[in-house]
Amino acid sequence: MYDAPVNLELKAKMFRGFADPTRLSILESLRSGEKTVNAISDLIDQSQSNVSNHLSCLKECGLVVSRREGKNMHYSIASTRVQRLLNVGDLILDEVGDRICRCVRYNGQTSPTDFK
Amino acid sequence: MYDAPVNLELKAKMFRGFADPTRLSILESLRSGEKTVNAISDLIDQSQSNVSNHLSCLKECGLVVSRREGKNMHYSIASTRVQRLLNVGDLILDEVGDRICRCVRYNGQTSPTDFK
DNA sequence: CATACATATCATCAATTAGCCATATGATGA
DNA sequence: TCATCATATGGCTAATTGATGATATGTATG
Repeated sequence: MYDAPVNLELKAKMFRGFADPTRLSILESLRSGEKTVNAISDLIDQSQSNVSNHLSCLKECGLVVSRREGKNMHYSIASTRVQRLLNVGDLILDEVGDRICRCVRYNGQTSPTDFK
Repeated sequence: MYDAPVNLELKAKMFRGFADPTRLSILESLRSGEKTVNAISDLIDQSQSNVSNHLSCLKECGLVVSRREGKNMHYSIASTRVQRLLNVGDLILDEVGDRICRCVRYNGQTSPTDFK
């Protein structure tokens, strides 16, 4: 059950949608329902152009979908499978969160005192 | 249910374990059971030091565990939740693999002809 | 048509990341 | 103790990635 290298690259690429704090913030913010670019921008405290850029990336990857309503573009999580991935991510974080916060790779050490 | 920023950084960090082709290859190779560094190195066609480096990272994050037996260190997937994440990843890839392969971010475009 | 608002795009740059290679360390057996 | 094998570590470098800010594009309204 060891996959061909090409599929591994695709799968790794898919996971990159979740592996950046900004893109993950966007996905997490959509768990509670569809939102516009400006709403997400305000919620996660990132610039409108940054949010738009990441949403474009997530849409290209099929992780989110969009629906235009007048000037506003409403984004939402593309499927229940993506929701499930986020859920399982929470379960793993419950198990290993205390270890990950000590890891100094990827944007340095994350403060353990704020871990739930 | 929008998480605090610190937890988002932790969760994103956790997903980085899956988001690099080499680390994902290592995790995928362990789905079928525990393996040594050299066995993984041969299987995924990466240098021993590279594999060792990535295994160290995955172990620090709690995604894999190790068991020494003489000279050999045997690595395995840390929990069934990690297995589940890989499974859900497969399901999402089934849905969106054709879109991800067209995405030119992250190591350029991945050939669509090899997509299952 | 002009203006306002929402969103998308692009060039640039700084920071981050992954792999290589050499080497160090640990375990085993003669 | 030494040779061999397995694994871990560190310095260095090239490639990659994410954010910014300016600007372009799309929609709505007067």
